[in-house]
Amino acid sequence: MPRAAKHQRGAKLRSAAFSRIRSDHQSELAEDYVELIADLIDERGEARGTDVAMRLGVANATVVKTLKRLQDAGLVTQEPYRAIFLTGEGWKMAEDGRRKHRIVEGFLLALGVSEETARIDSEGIEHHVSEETLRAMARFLARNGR
Amino acid sequence: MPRAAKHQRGAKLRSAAFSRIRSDHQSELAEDYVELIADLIDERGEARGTDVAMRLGVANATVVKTLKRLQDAGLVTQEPYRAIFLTGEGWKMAEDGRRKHRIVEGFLLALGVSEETARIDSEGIEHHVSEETLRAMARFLARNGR
DNA sequence: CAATAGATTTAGCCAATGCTAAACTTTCTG
DNA sequence: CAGAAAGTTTAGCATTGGCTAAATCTATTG
Repeated sequence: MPRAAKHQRGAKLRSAAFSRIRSDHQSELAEDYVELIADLIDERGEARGTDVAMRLGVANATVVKTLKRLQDAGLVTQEPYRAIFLTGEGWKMAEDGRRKHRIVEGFLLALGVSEETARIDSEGIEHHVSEETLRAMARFLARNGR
Repeated sequence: MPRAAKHQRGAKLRSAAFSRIRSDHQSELAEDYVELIADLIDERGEARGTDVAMRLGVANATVVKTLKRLQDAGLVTQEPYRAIFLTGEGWKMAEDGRRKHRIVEGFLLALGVSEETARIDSEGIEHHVSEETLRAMARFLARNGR
């Protein structure tokens, strides 16, 4: 038996937490898209592919391809050459993302970081906070927040 | 001109923050790998591919392929069929990740979340906190921490 | 109402990250 | 020390998410 087998104790216990990080990348992207689409609809009445591409900083063709997947996933609907709409499920996901975003951003501000940093960091963090942590942040916000 | 062109104001201002999220995925993976390898070396004297695969919850072949990229990036060294080592740069990245990890995990605990949640959430959050937010967390920890 | 500009889609490419199955090394053990 | 078990690598495939260039559609406007 090879050498590594002599220390095999308790290794798979931690794999759950790690693999979560990895496979969640796809749903993060989906959340970013639907959140942005929801914002665009609210801000300007409709979401166009070009606007999504510009705000995400990717090429138009990339948006088209990703929207096709989101459509298959039942999050958005779109007719060729027309604006993008969210399904019920899409709106739910967008609202959930916005809620997390609001809590995390407000929390960071209450912690004392700059607005710029709060905005940027909350974009990254929002996809990785559990409900328990969100509750803790909301609690903190209720006491120290503004 | 198509209809969408009538509201083009100020769209690209926000793209920087968004694109950061997207392209950072690769370095996140690299950080996870080197951090885990550092932990394995410290815990058991050496890091073997199988251990990395198990803890990350991926197949052996995936680890081999990723390690090849990390080797090209100058973060690890490895002879075929032998254990994995970190380069100086690899150690630096690992140490930096561990430092962030410690701060974030300790901070979450001080915020009042469970150990389990603090462990899991900090894995996800550590890649998305700026130095400014880390300082704010450390400050909080110094006052309320344990 | 035809031309054109801008938006959108298609086609085809690439790299990263995952997998399984098969081949090959290393190490332990009888 | 030969065989078997475990670890490691190779080969080949799929998906995701990115790009550019070319083709196509829509809508404005002269």
